[in-house]
Amino acid sequence: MPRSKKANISARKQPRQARSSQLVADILEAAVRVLVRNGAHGFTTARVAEAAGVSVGSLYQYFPNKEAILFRLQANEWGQTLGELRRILGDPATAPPERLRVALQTFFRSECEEAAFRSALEDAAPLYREAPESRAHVEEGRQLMRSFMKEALPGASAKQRAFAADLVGLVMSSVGKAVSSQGRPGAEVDAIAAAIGEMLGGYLRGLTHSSRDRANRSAAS
Amino acid sequence: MPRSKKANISARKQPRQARSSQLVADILEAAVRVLVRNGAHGFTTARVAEAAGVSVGSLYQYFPNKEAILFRLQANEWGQTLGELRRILGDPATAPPERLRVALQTFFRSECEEAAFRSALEDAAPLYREAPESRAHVEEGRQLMRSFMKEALPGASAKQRAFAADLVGLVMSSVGKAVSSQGRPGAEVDAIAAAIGEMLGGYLRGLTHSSRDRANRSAAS
DNA sequence: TCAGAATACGATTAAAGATTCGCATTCCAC
DNA sequence: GTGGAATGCGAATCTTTAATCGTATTCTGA
Repeated sequence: MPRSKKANISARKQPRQARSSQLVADILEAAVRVLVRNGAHGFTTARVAEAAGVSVGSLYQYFPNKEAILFRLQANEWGQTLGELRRILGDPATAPPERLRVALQTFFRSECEEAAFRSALEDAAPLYREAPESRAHVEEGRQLMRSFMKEALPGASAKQRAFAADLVGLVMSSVGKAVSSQGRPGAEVDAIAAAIGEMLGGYLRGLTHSSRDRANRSAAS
Repeated sequence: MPRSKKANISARKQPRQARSSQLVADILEAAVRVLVRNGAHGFTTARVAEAAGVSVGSLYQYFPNKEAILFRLQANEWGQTLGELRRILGDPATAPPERLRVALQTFFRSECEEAAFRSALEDAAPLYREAPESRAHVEEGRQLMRSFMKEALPGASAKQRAFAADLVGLVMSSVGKAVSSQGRPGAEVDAIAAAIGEMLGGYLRGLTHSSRDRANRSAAS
């Protein structure tokens, strides 16, 4: 790493002409292939450029550094996932426990389908994880889960809801990562998702009951 | 990496004299410090040697390559953890659900206490994870959990037990990693461990009941 | 005390890889 | 068409780092 001064992960010129937008798209596609084939360790700018049929110089026109490419891949992935989860968890036509079940199944399936890519991206996480933009993604997910809890645990205190949201988020994401890193076959992943769903559902049900009991007790006294 | 031919991760000369054993010990201690201070990325043989007050050449007398040092750290850590878990999960004087609860609390606490070290070691995992010796550790843990399930789910089929064991192991290890990577404070970790314990306990209880029901039903017919 | 084994050293080698920079080419607004 | 902007190029630069090897030092058993 010569002459490096910690350039911002996202700042650099935007493509204006059609050919350059295409070039950026080519780079991102190639980056996925390189990551899958060569792993996080073998992910080099030279290889990405070559796989994209582009020169390194061109690559650096639109990405300030290697991390920026990885961050971009991760951001795209996360945007997609977050969108799906938002749709599922926010659907008022479905009962909250069912929403959670569907969200888990969808999430685990998508983690598993692109297992090689996801787990390589995860291996590379130390390179982009510290960027504030990346931390913001975590916060987005947390907010989503917290607002879901308002519907799933209407009787609970804000503190309880926050803890439950963090806990469910923690379990989802960490088990999801583990699933992708093991690249398990489809049927088993559904079984895992179902079991985790049962666990989380049971846990939330327990919270609902205990807060209802507490409410009843205080109403009676 | 010049002239490298994928040397075995553990093979190299053993220390015979006192000074060389001390040297190896110094290197391992220093390696922990370097890993914590500089992270997986800044973990270089030169830095480790310097922190240990030793020359690189000496380091390479006892470790075939950088990975071997990391593997050794991970192996030591895992040996310790596995020992504790074996003791807790195998204690016949305690009811299985209680054993699981204690195991979780102990495991999560230890993950959290050395959070910086554990999570840096985890970041470096891509470097040593592929070694067969490392894969063997996973298998050890799996075996432990399976034999625990013989006591926790006596009525269940072997297949059910195997799935339950893998699932519980998956949740424990993945959530454990997440906990260490977030470096949460003590009290919250206990709350998380308790909640996960509740979930897993509830899940296992569900399995017990359904297999008991099934046994009852088939006895009645 | 002495020979040979073990240990320690660290400058040196060999690469690999990130990023730059000057120049060539293409595009677009006028 | 033309001038400047945008784009594209890739050899060259500059670091970092893993790993070695010839030499110096220390130990140990006889």
